[in-house]
Amino acid sequence: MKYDFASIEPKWQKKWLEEKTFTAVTGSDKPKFYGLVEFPYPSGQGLHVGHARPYTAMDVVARKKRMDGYNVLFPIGYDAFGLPTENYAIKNHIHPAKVTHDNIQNFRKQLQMLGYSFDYDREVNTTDPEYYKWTQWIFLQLFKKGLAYKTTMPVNWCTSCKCVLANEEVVEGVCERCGSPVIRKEKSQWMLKITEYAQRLIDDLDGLDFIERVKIQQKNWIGRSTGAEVTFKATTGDDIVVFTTRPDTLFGATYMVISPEHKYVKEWADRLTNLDEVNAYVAEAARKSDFERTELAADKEKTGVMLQGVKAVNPVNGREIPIFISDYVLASYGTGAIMAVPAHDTRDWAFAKKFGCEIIEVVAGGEDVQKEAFTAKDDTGILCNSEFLNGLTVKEAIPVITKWLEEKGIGHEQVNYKLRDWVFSRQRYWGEPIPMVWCDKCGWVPLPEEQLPLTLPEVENYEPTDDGESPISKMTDWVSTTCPHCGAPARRETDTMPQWAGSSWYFLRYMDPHNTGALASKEAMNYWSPVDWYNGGMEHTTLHLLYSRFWHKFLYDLGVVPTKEPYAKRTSHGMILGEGGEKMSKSRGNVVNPNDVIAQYGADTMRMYIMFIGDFEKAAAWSDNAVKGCKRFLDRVWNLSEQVKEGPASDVNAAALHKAIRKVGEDIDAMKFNTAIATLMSLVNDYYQNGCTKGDYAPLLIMLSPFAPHMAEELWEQLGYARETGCMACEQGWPAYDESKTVAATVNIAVQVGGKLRGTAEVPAGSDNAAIEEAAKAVPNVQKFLAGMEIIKVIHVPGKLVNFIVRPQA
RNA sequence: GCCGGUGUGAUGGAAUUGGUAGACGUGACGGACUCAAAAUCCGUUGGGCUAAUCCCCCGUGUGGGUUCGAGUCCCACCACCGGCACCA
Repeated sequence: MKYDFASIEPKWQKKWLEEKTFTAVTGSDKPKFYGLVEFPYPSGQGLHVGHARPYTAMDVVARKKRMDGYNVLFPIGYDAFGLPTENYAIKNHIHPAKVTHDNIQNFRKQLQMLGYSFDYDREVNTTDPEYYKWTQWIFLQLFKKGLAYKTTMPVNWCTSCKCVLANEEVVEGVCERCGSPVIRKEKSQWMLKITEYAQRLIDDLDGLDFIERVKIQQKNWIGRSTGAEVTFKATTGDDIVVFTTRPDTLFGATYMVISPEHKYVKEWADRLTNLDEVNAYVAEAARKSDFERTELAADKEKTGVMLQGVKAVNPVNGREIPIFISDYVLASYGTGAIMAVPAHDTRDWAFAKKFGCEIIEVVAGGEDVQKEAFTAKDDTGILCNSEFLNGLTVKEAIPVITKWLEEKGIGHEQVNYKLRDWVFSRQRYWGEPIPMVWCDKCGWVPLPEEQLPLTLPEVENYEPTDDGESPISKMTDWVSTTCPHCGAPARRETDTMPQWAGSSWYFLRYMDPHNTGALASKEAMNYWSPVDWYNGGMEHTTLHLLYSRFWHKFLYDLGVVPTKEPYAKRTSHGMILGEGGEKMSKSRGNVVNPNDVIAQYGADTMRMYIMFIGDFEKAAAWSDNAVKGCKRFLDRVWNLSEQVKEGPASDVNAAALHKAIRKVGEDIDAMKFNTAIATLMSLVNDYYQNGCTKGDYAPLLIMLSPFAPHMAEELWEQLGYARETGCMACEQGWPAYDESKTVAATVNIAVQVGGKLRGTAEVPAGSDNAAIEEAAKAVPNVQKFLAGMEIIKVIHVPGKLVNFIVRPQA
């Protein structure tokens, strides 16, 4: 009979759904395993092969875990708020909820066509009011704890999306999503104090089984640096606090720079004799987009203006030094003011050269500081021109000066982070409404929890507005309300939450998705937490992954969730590229649609290929020919079933089979799917070579089942084996392997003379060294190289190799 | 500039972590079956030398080193990819 995937696959998919084969039950005697994949954004284009790689991988792992005896939770859902749906809705005049609903239907169908063993009864949808009720609830808790606040500040504004972006969403000065320029705009925004958790987000990485590059990227993004804050007096009498990582160079501070946005620029206006020039520079800096700033940063042509009429006093030596404003000092980092040490900082050096500032060497050990800054922070630098610091290394000087500053009351050690608070408002329709009310008397008042969910109003027009207000702001009926606190007329917040809100806690909802009284029950969270294994894209490392760790820590502090960290283990997959190695895109015309592959070769071939394509962590290029290779392999497995002889496992295949059982099992656990499949291919080749009994074939089917579950189940049935459910593999468990059987009767020993391979010798397994040496010396080609030589040493690698070290006979 | 990663046949990629480099799959070539093609099956396939699938020599980005033995470890360099980037 022919391998008819087109009828086999729907048959088993139907059975799995009807029988609820893969439904997870909370609570069990078995150990639990929670495997998670990043839920898709249900776009109109449908599932992409880029989804198939991580989803298939986790499905293989989940199926294997069930075979290993785990109670498995493997859920799926839809992260459905967001701009593309809104834009599609605007263009086609369809309500985004309807668009979302239709797209989800399509996605679910596609996921089921690939045979994924998700528990579809636990689906979540971030746009469902029953879901976002809890997203809003978490926001209210953040507000109540002072971690959500509204403030006016310069924000990233995407000129095309007409919407505010988080720092994490700006890539090289342009919008991460649409590629349009991002400008800075002064706006009142809801912010979340992720910075409050910066240290814990770093520290708690240590206990986690995350791949190293994820940890490193998160640490770099948080950007902790230790230094000191030092207070300089200005001639106005004001204190100017600067942040520096090099307090040891304080004696070399010959000028000061404050950011154009610094409060003193305005406060000192009366005293500045070049106010016009200063104001012009401030205006110019404000006008620059982030993109322009980034561009300029490349060649670092420094600009700035000296504040005429005010000076600062260096606290260590009492010298008066000039103060400049320059946009190379950022208002948002440190204190927005720096002491400039041109001798030992390349940026200060470049600025000093351009503006003719004095360059004083205070760390000896480099080249002439008039020609280039000497920045070494290690022990190569020795302090000079620095009074009581002279002669110390940089490392030694830092604690000495820090202590001195503390004693004098003009400074202290300070830790700073690059991480900024999370800009949490979006001026768009299709997002969770922020459940806050503005009352002229009471200020911002949270909506009472019993009024949640605060649902989106029906609007006629979803177009974003040019004035930077959400389209919801036009819905006066919805906006007008009364203050929950004093009852006076009040207005609702009209901005919505960013897409990252719903995905920051969705893995909790999967644990108990239909709960109406809590985001999930304690019982369910205690049982399933934490996520045991989360696989997802590297692009989310400093976005979703960081945000959700933050929210989870906050919920932990509230006592809502039982663990400090949401995810015990994080892995990441490489991208699938188009044929030829270029990124898949509609414009290149190299997009592979999973539906087409399924139609032509079947879902099992698709799954097999996407796992065989290459190293899971690396990018891999699609190849139609290689897909055929996988189909060929499945055909060979299928055809082999017709030649299978009755009888128990054969001796002739025993070594190969038992090695395969070990290797495939280990490889799946380590996500080395490509070599797991290669091992299965080799085993099938052996079976064709040696003949195959039912006893040989059954474990092959079981091992194949995580990759090609439809075929494995079908053949199992056709061969007349017993089963109770739609998952014979779950019932059978992963085959037991017998170490003793992995050893073949004879082994080939590589024979080297002087480290060079000169032949192989076949010896019985377990031969002792003497027997191996004897057999090795009997190999004709080896004899040739031993002739006239004296053996001075013999190196044995058990079961592998023997190496004769020789020298010419005396 | 800083941080991280990767360089292996025509090609995607293996190599039990210092022990027979190139598993497995593509592609190519030769053969079988066929009127023929597709499909399938069998064989060959790193380079050089060679009558030879004998033997020998060379070969894992480049140059050194450690070792009986290096794709794997160390030092220096080159190329490409990813992240961050005026963060004081």
